[in-house]
Amino acid sequence: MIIPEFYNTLTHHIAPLKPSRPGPDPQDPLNGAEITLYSCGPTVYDYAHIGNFRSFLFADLLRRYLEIRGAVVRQVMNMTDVGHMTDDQIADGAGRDKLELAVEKMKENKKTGRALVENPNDPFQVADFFIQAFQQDALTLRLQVVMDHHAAPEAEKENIMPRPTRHIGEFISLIRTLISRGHAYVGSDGVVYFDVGSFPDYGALSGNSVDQLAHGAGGRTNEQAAKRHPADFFLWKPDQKHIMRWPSPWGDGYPGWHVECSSMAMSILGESLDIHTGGEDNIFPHHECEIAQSQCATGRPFVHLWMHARHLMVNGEKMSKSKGNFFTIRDLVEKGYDPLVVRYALLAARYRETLNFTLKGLHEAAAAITTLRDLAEKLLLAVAGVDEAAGDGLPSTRTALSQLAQTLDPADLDMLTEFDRALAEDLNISAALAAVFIWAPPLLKQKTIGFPCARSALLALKRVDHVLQVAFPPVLPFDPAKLADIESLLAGRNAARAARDFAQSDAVRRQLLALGVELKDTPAGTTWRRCLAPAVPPA
RNA sequence: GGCCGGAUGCCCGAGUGGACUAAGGGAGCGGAUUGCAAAUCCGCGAUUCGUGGGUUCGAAUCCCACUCCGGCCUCCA
Repeated sequence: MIIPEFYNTLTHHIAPLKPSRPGPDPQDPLNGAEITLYSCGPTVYDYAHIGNFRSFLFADLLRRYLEIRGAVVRQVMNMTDVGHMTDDQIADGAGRDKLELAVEKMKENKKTGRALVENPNDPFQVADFFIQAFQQDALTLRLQVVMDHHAAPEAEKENIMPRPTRHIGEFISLIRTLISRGHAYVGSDGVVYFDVGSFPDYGALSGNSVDQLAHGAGGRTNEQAAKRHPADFFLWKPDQKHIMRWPSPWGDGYPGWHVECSSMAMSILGESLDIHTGGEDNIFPHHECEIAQSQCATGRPFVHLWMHARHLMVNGEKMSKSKGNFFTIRDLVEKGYDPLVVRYALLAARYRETLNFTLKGLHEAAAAITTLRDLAEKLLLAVAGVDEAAGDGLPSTRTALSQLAQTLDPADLDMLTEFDRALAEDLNISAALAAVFIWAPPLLKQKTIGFPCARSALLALKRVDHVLQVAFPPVLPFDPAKLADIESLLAGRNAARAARDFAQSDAVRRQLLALGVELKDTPAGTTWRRCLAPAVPPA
């Protein structure tokens, strides 16, 4: 078996993944391994945008790939409900809090009659609102960790998607430990700072050195009397007036924004994690500081493999609200794109390349997904004709490929082998998809497909789709409210066709297309299905 | 200023020394089929990989220089 290799931001090298709890087979340690994975999640003072979701989907791709290789992945994704500073010119947490700004916005909304929460003065309600919105979006994109959280019993939820505001006590004890071990101190301003000088490896992840950080031309550190070193960052800031504050040995205040991930990751997953993911902007300072805090507190390596997704651009430019190229998932759904089209578009480019997101790209994604859905539909039909239970009786999609070799037709096994191999090369999704799109057309072209073949191909496609999550179910549900309109338009079109009034027939087709319905005329009659993308492609 | 990535056909995007006559997707074009339709099927498309040098029997792939683009350097996925 090929052992997957991934690029480690910390070492700057691609290296084989070595699970800390491998499976029983030394040749295939991933099969049966337990892997701990911590993914930096969203801050919840606004709707998450497609850039956020690219990074979360990259983690989802990684996780789902490890799963089809037979690993059990324990993934945690935090929901940052403590605000962070917006004007953080210096590393001490000055400036206005993002949640505070969100609260302001909510109040504005209330004035204009668009109240989103009951009490817009309550930062907890505001955070709750955006957490709900994030989870709704994430579920439509089929992020496994959020699906797990959704399905989990109440007592387990906090171990899947923890919220910092519910772990303040743990943060305080972590900070205490750091102070007692000489890695943190209370400055003359009463703020608790981490002492970067006490951790020689500070800067290893980002390629900085403590010295450079102090003198970097673009660096935003500056000398402050209260701190020992300009790069020292705060762990606890006492602030009697802050919008969110908790009691602590250093006075009422709030925790530093790096503490939450260190603390929650270690308390839920253990002191040493297999993998930690995030967006590239997290490398410095966030993950650098996490390493410092965690390793100074435990004396053990914090994370074996650091993986970071590159940012995405929109229409060749950095995404920003002022440029009007800022998209949320709900924006795109509003335009008529299926969320799974968005999933595919954000997933289909390699995570270490900058992705240029365009609406044209969404249409390309829709076309690609349609091929897979057509195949899924055909295979399910072929199997259902022989044995109703066959679709459910397949081996799990999480079965290592070596255990499926006997079950599969050679062409299907070849495709899956190539799919696995490509993803094993630092998640080369493009090459993996190429294998799928070489494999699928011959199956689609076969006029009929026998049961054993269909069953094997179905198993193969389901395994691929365990990772991709775009092909099943092949027919998407449709807004029932529109159903009557569609039926009557369809009847009218059939009448026009019977009368050979093709101009009228085509006019109705265009009407249906505008409603998000595409038609297929077959000898057996006309069938229709929901479109995955709006009818008119962008210019 | 420091550090890090990138430039492949009309677009997106694999390929990191010989099986590259450069994967795959999208758009386009020609044909079959059809209702001079949609869907589907068949076929076509980079003598070339940002520019200029070099190494090599051999370079998209290695080295040097240059041009351009992007990211980070304490808000950020």
